[in-house]
Amino acid sequence: MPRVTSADVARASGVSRTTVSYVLNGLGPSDGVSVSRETRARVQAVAAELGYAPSAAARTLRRGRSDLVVCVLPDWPVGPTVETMLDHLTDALAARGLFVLVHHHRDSRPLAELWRAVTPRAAVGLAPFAEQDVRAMQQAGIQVVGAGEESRQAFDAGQQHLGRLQAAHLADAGHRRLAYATSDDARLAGFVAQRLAGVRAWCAEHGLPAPVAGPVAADVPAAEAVGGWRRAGVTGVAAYNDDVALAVLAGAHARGVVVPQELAVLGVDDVPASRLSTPPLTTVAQPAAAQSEHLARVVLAELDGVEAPGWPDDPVRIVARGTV
Amino acid sequence: MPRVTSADVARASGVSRTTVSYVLNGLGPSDGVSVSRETRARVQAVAAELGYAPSAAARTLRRGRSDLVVCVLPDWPVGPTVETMLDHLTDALAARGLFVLVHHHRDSRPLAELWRAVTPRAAVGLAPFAEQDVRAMQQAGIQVVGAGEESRQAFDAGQQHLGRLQAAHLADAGHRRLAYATSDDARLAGFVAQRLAGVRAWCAEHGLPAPVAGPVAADVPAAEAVGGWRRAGVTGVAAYNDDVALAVLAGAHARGVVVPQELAVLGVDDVPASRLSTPPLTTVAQPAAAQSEHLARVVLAELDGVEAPGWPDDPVRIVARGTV
DNA sequence: CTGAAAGCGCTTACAG
DNA sequence: CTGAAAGCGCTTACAG
Repeated sequence: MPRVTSADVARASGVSRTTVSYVLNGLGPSDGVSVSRETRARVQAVAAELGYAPSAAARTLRRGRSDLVVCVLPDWPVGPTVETMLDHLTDALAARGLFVLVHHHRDSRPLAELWRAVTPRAAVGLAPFAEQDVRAMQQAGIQVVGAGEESRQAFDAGQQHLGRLQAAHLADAGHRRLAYATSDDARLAGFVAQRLAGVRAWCAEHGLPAPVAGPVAADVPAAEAVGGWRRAGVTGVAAYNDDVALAVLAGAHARGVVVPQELAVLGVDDVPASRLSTPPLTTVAQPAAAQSEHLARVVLAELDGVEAPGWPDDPVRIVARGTV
Repeated sequence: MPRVTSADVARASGVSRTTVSYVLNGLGPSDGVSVSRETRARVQAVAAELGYAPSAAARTLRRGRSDLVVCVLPDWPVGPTVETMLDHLTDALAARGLFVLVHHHRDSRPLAELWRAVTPRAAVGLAPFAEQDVRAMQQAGIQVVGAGEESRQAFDAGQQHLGRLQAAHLADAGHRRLAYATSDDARLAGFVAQRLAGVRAWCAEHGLPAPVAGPVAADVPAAEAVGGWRRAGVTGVAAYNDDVALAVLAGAHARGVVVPQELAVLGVDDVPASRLSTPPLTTVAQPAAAQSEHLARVVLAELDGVEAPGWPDDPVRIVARGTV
């Protein structure tokens, strides 16, 4: 079954390929094009009947640019916040005629080969790209979003802010000796480092002793870690995320440590399960809607060659429940 | 900055575009092509120096097919199992020179427009495609995977099997009056219906009374639902997934109902948090590795026009912990 | 061992 | 209002 082309549609409807192109792309008088109502209708009917689908490759080649935006995800467990951001970005860019496609990048294959298979208008990196990849993409005429030193710094600052907020909230509740419960997933190391740096910085700036940091597995009650912290005089634990916080909570229960009287615990993410624990988990909510709108604005601004908007003030907030 | 083309590389290295193409695509004697070692090296060096990136659009247009596989996800919360499957699929197809790109489909935009932006070799649907979309894709020469009545049935059977397994395990533990706790997320309705049908079928076939079904929110202890079930004489609850099961567990705690003596609870997924509850949650593990390998085999078989392998026997299993 | 040329399917100035 | 033609950048028979 040979492919149906615009020439087939032209032939079957008795017009030129020019006219077919005009009609199917909806060009009208405002574009200096006028095609009669009947012709328009006939071409559309014939195209539908033949099941004509234009060749994306030919259109892209001719236009010199595609309507694709590739979003490159790093090899870490993305979680619900990022999924929401992607959904939102998909909608926001669809309004501009752009399609979002997500690539789950695996180190098994160099990113460079992606451009051999697809010519996107832009590439959005949810984690920073390697410098040489950025150069290669730009060489290929691909707009790279989220790669500059500036984006990097904004990203790091956002992560650190999370840590600062946690430290401040624990200190407000009277805790001076803090622990930071990190994830034991190596792929998250970059995030962990920034958030922990935020906790450290806040403690240093406000005269608290440096926090004790240690990894906690999300699928085992963290009884050992809790024991260690208690012996070190820790009374408040900031966890990398809610999953880790819930493991700390389970560890405290296992040891008979009373939360929050003997140990305060603070998560990040506000996952559904954070409301189910006893006591329910106090956590930091990342407002996915606000963040994804911002991401969409940044991407559109870069595509338009306009200066990107600054990060909105203080988009995260504490959800106080029972553990701090 | 104009785009660097293969003609530029040819000129700068003193050969024809033919040779550039041969070298850059790694054609050798086995393809009836022989280019001297030096020429090869020179072309490669020049290409690298100029930052040459071939045009995916031109290559696709010329070849008549691309190296892209688009994976269309429905608009539901995919969860960790699907993410693992995608990662695995990405690796498996990469070994064949294929790139996997994921599209988070939103109803805001017809799927048909996707083919205007990208020409994939194949489209893989994680949820069934609409019939007209399937026809349109096939018209456009796109191989559609996971759309046939056969795939559909295999998919449904897999979901029903989950429900049957849950019912059988609860019955083995002596429970006769069962409840099914569904998710309150409307987007999951299709899955819920199949799994519940599995529970119902098993009960009917084994002489148990029909299960009581009701929605449970994942972010609130399901105290109400637990109360209702107790009054109805229910002693065993099969939950749609672990998130729902944990909400049921929290509801039981809130009411002072002892698990598993007074109420047994059984989840699906084996998420990390399922080991943290008291008692730890008994659940059904979906071996993501096995399932994703199977998905990859199905996709490759369809691309090769070979008959797809059958679903492996019984890939799911009960992880017995403390709640049944 | 290498090169000139055709052609993939589209869009879009340009000429009628 | 409509059509003939050029050209996007590649790959690949084909001729030397």
